[in-house]
Amino acid sequence: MDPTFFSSNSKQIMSDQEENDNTTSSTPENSSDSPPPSTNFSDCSKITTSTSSPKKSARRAIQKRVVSVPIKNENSNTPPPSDSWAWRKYGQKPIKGSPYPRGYYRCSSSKGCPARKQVERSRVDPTMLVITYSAEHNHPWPASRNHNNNRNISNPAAGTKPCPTPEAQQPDHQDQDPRFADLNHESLLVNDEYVWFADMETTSSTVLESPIFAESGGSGGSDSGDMAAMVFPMGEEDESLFADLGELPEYSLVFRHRGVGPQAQIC
DNA sequence: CGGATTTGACCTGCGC
DNA sequence: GCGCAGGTCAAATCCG
Repeated sequence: MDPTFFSSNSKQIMSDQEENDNTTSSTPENSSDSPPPSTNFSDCSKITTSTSSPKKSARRAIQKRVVSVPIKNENSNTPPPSDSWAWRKYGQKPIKGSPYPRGYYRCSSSKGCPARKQVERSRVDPTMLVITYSAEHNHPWPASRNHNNNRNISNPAAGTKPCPTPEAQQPDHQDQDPRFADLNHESLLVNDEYVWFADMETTSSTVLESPIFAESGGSGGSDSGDMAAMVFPMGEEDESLFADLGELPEYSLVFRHRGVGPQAQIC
């Protein structure tokens, strides 16, 4: 992957706890020699960087992205919504304070793929599934996927796919409120880089939630409004856009450039 | 039979 | 230093 892909700004957050505390400045060893991951995830995506499993000695910076998707089936045993990558479950743990366990998934789309995701039900809204994607942001990702082809993604089950990475392009907006660092609408442009979230599951109705926006209360400009749960109904136009996405899983996310159309949000 | 899932054990970080 | 909680490992099991 383009090594510069990680070079734009992104938050360095060392732990889940710190995700909610930007004042904490625990920086991984690579903060200086390794550029922070970038993103072109949509506005409300929560990006964090934390160290990965402490299990194996060296602390590695991990970029995280949290997404909320509605659960179609209330059945607690319903597997997480599929996306364009293959994931293999490697663990499940009950989480304190949450009645729902958290599932741990590892990318199995390609050999050596380091991407991981955690899936758990939202404690606040049990109808929502909170998916946390993570990957080492200094991982030498395979060649980028051409996003233009993302609309014609091959079946994840058919052949090897590049690893999903939570990073994506993101213009430098380092002066903005860290909370809104990801709220750059330009970042909605999906380029030819790794934009795995562009293929990540959203909802069949293209409804996404934005906790960050709920916080920021419309700091994003045109998307202002009271959004305790930011929801973007999809228009027919957009629905038709997906008409040819037969190969895509039931969930598809579309990044739209500001002004081009309603913006899908991932959180 | 190979790959995926389940599940208990283990390891590490963090707070007290 | 200790205990807790989260994250991962790996053997057992399941499934196609």
